[in-house]
Amino acid sequence: MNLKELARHLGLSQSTVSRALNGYQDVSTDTRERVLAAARRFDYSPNASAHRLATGHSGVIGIVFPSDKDPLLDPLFTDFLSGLTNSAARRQMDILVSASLDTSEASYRRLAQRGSVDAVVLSSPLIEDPRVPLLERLGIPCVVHGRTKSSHPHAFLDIDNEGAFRQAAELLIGLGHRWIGLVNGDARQAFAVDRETGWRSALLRAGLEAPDTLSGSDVMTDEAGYRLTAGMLASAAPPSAIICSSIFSAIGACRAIRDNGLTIGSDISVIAHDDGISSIRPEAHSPPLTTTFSSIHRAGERIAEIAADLIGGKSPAECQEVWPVDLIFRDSTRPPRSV
Amino acid sequence: MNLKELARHLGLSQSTVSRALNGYQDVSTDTRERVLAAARRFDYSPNASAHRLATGHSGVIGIVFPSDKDPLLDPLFTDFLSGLTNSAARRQMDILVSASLDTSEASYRRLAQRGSVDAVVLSSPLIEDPRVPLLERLGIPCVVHGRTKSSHPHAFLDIDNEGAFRQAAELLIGLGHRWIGLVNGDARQAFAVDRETGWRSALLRAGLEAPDTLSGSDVMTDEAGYRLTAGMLASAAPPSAIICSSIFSAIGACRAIRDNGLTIGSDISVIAHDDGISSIRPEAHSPPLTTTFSSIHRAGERIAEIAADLIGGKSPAECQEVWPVDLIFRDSTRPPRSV
DNA sequence: TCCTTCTATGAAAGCGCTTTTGACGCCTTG
DNA sequence: CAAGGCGTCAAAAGCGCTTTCATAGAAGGA
Repeated sequence: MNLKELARHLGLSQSTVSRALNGYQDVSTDTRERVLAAARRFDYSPNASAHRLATGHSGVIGIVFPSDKDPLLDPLFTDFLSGLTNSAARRQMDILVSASLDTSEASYRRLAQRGSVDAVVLSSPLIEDPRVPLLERLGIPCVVHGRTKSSHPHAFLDIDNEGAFRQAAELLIGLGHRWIGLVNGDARQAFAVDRETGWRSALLRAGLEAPDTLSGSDVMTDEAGYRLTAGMLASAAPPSAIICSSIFSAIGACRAIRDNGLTIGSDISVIAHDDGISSIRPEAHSPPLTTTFSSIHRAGERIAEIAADLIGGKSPAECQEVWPVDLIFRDSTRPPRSV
Repeated sequence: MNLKELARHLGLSQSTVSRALNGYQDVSTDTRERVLAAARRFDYSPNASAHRLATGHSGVIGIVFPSDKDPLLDPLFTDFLSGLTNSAARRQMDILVSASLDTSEASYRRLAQRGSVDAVVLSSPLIEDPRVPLLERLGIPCVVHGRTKSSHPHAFLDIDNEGAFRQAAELLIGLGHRWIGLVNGDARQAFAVDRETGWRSALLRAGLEAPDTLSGSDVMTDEAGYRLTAGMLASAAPPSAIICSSIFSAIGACRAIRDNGLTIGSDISVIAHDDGISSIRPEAHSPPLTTTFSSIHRAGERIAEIAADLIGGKSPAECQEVWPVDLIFRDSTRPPRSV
């Protein structure tokens, strides 16, 4: 059953049926209802390919990643993706998850040329990310999860990383901590810079030192968290508190702390950033972890909306959001032993 | 840059250019090379929508799931999906992950009507799954991950669940166990039936009893694994060994065992089915778990290939595979205490 | 030399939809 | 009563590709 047949059945022209289905005004209420009833009866919905070709819109939001690291294996990413797809589905849009077999530039070029996506979302932006200007040249709207440090305006949804980590550090300082470590994510990524800035500014503002030995950067995995924390604990002046950039690093950090014969909370305080992924809950940890919290799932949902706005013609400069982050106090933060 | 412009640039007709690009034989080697060179130079690739409309193929494999449970949050599913997308990408196909907002029947109807997918993969099949005949009526090729018990032939890739669980039980029997519990998945699912059959047949063949009290079914989560195991341990005749249908149930089962003051291996043997997901490794467990192993990631990869075969016209009856399952002996299985 | 058979190419007809354009009847208005 | 406006629909021109069919010229056989 296609439009032509449906029109013939109704004794109407294709154009009238099409406009009736698409909610145009210049069709009488009477015929509109007849059309809608027939469409329902015959279980008609328009052919996706034809619709796309005619409108020039693919109805697809793309997300590209290097093929060497599959993000579907990363719970953070899948939680984000889950929000993205659900929200996109509500707007009749699909998500195209594409592994770039060659360079990511070539992948974007191909997507653009083929017209397979209306917009793309860009994850894990670098400080200066070449993908943003590339996509602009290619004419594909793009929304960044996070944000670059570039002056070039682009659509983004970011959380207040700097504020969150400043608050976390301030909480620890308020409890009496003077020597606070940071187990951060990959230093090339924009968010990691912001978090370090927040941490450092709280310490300096309180007249404390923020030496590089107290700040480590690496991927946000259990192993890296363990390694960085173990390194700090083994140093001449181990920290009395540690702030971790992810729940995974925090798990590693906690392991390192325990392996050093120390107790989390009473010996060493721990704060972790929690993206709210469903598989790991910081309140179920023992002891329950104090966290800076922002749901990455909800970010995914919102980013699909922003992408839709962008496709609808909204300018990137109007599509910039920074979400506040909650600081949730639990049992892993206490005053330092010495106080 | 589209086909028309490219053809104009070359002083050729669209049809010739199209045929050159698509590798038809009736175009001279000379022009073919000119065309390919120009396409490369102008970074041309055909518009996806137009191509789809013209060929009638969408180049998309669909996978539908109920919107109430988001499978993207399930590591088993994402690992499968990861294999599926990678393998599909190699064949220039995309995966459409679609949440069915209403009934799954309506979703499939819509996909069919819109022509948005060339084939679908069907996960978690029930014993008699209505989706299989539905898709057949709709004319959408479909490949099942697992298989139904229906006599109706359909394309599938399954693992030898029955054999795997029989072997697992036989291993335990060989070690001297006489009272072996089964912590199974949802009893409505086809694979759970096969696993129970395997477990039961090994016991009966060895002249042992296989009462219902030793076999529990539920979702394959940590919590359910804990509950079922705790129930068995609290019974008048607790098992000396337990076989779990997933690594998640096994984690719960181990917790229950420890909470009962028992030691895994020496007090109670444990075997788990391991789908090889990247986030949880049974060999890193303490003690390392004996497993029946089959990579769900590789199943995903293979299923994309089968879907491609189906689209290419292969008959469903020719597309049926049952993979053997490895039994990997580790430290969680030992002879029972009493022996 | 003429007729047939290939070979390489072009013209054109779709694929199923959207959207522009224009026609027709009816109602208003001066 | 003629001119214009409005509401309702049909016709037709794309969107960018594939594919069938036709055609020109080259090659081959008699």
